[in-house]
Amino acid sequence: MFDWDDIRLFLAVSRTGTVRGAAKQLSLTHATVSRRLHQLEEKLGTTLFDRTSTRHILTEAGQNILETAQEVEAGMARIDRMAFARDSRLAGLVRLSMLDSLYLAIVQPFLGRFQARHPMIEIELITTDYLSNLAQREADIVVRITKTPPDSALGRKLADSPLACYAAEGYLADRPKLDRWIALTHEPARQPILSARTVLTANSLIIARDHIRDGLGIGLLPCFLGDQTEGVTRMPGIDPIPDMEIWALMHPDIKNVPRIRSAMDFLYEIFDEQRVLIEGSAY
Amino acid sequence: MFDWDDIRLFLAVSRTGTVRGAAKQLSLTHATVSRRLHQLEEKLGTTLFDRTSTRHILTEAGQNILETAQEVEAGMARIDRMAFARDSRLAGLVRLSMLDSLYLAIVQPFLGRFQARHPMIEIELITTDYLSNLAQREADIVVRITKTPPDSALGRKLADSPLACYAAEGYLADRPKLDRWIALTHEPARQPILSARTVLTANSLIIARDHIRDGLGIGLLPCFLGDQTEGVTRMPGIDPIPDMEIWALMHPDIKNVPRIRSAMDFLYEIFDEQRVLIEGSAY
DNA sequence: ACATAGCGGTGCAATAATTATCCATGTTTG
DNA sequence: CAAACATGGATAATTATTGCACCGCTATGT
Repeated sequence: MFDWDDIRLFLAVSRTGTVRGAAKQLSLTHATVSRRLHQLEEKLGTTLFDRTSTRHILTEAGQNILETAQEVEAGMARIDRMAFARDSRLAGLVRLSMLDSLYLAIVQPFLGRFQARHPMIEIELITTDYLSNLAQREADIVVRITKTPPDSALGRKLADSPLACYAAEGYLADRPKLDRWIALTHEPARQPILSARTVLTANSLIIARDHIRDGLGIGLLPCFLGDQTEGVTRMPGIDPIPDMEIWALMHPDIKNVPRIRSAMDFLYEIFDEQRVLIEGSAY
Repeated sequence: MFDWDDIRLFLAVSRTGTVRGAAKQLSLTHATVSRRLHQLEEKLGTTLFDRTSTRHILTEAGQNILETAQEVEAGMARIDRMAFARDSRLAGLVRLSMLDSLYLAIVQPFLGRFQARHPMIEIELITTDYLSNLAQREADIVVRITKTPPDSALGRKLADSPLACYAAEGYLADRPKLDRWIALTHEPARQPILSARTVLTANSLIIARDHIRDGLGIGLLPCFLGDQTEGVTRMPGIDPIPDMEIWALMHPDIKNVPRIRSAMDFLYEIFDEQRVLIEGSAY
């Protein structure tokens, strides 16, 4: 029988399409991935990928086993979660995935309170741009800004996150025509100012915020960010757009793990306390 | 994430109950199994087994993941079979599991014909006493003497295998009282001679046959074996017992593999040719 | 047309895993 | 009750695996 662990490499290559990409995902070198992939193919007696010059493409045999390999992966992830769920200590690591801007604005100022309450729990902040996979336990808790929380995950709505239109404080006096627009990649074409030309599209809220603050244009920002930023004001006459919601999500399998529950409770608490600020209703 | 291959060790230990037994199954040393098991437990953050002095017993955590681990194992076996199913050569290995006595009596005399027909196909005979697992591909084809073929497997009935009562040729003249009985472990208490005392119970047909031939007692044998044995005759006045059937079985996933199909066809053929002999209807 | 960046494969040195062996302990057996 | 057996763990020698550097190749952009 083949080495079961090689199925993980097979999946990584099938997803990334390249041996080097898979190696990066798995924290290995491409040499190792290449060798073990060949070894797997030899053991199975079948070639799993067509090696084109640019990328690895699944052969028919590879497509055949792909679905089963994914089921196996889900099973392995389940084993991981079930073992994790038995950890009853109020100690250890909690991996929290959320936007860095949201973390900085809402969570970070009160983190000391959490640390005082649970000194043995360590928080790891994950701010990758892609959505961390709860099933694979890439993160324990994901705070996501979304309209449609997935019902496979378990969690609670923390707050609304309306968008408002911001400009640098001196901007309006200098450029009454409002012709320069800073857009968010996440918010395609939600542009209340009719005639403005988009001069920048950023996928980072922080970058967009900084550009707006520096007077390079106007644009939408979540209230929790814009209202907290020095040198930036809301555009008068434009009401906030009720838009996204902020959800804290975790996998059902780990909901009873004490440290996860503590971290969740803490999130509920601090978002509740800062609701007025987040939802921008003070203005 | 833990090494997926370690789940295989976990399953082997949970089945055998000992690290050494698992190591034997997996063709490893007990040191390797022990070390990797500890490594898995450390990665999962849970202890999987209670180490008693005699055997490893699953902890609650171990029981929790056992079922999922078995699903994962089934998936891996499926991947193995699906890859195997793509081998379109009329060459390679066919692993055949059957009783050695049946093989010697029926298959072996005609094996030359198969080899002449398919010179590149190699037959491996597996005569373990436990039933080879088709799903795990411990054997490709299992010939089983049974009353109830499992419907999860695919195959065909090759023949009936009635039992008849045999004695050494001089036996009846010497010992008209028929008081010594040679029994088969597989056939508990199927004893047509009323007053005989069981003097030997053998799990090997060959052993039982040899004892009967050597005049140590009388007993039941499948006709294919007894009728072929020099120096042994059926007891007069006792009709053969229609009893078991001989089935050739394979896993549905590999039914279209050419060399498996060839081997199956060969089995059908030679059992058909020797039906009279196997079913003992010539007497 | 040329340079560049990214790709997968290969040889070699370093590292990690596996084996073989010994040991202590507890259990079964005569 | 002693002795033989089997178990899991620990340690040194061997073996296998990995990472690194380099290679030739292709696609792409200047």
